[in-house]
Amino acid sequence: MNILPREFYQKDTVIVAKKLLGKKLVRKIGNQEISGIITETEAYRHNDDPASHAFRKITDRNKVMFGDVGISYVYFTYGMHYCFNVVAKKSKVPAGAVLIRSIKPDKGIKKIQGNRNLKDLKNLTNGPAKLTQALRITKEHYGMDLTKKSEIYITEGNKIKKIIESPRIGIKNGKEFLWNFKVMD
DNA sequence: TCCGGGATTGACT
DNA sequence: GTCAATCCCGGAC
Repeated sequence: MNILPREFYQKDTVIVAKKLLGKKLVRKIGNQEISGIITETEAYRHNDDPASHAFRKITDRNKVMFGDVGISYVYFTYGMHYCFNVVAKKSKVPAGAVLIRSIKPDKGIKKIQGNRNLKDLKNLTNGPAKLTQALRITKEHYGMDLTKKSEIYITEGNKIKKIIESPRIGIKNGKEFLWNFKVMD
């Protein structure tokens, strides 16, 4: 499968969030590959989006959101969880990223079950902090180039039938934007 | 400096 | 349905 090129991410964050559905997230640990098909995403933009980490200004945490597209943005939250994003925005916009909320296990399911200490396929990777645990993604993967074949990258994948648009999960402000995207089962 | 709360999860009632 | 876990960030002071 071909890795998605830099240009893929150089579009409006909302467009990229939709286009990432069905693509394949690959994690290489040593010489073993584990992967999942992206099934849910959310778009977080710049100063037009009060729910975005990049709403106010550039900081130490959010600085990659203001940099090159196709780069990973991993942040730590609730004292115990990591969430995984990809920087995406059109060239005129200063910041933006797509949160990967859910994947369907693809390759290395046994390894994923081990990482999660759980067997149940349904609950293995169906949440933003579940999939980072499943793929062993941590703050060490902050700022990685996802367009290169290294520890983490994203490739082409399946065609999507239909996209369901909803308000984003777990936010206070910006609920009016339908920027949560899911594939229909 | 300090302190409130978070793009969540899983265990328990 | 309710709630604790747990630590880092960022805005306020």
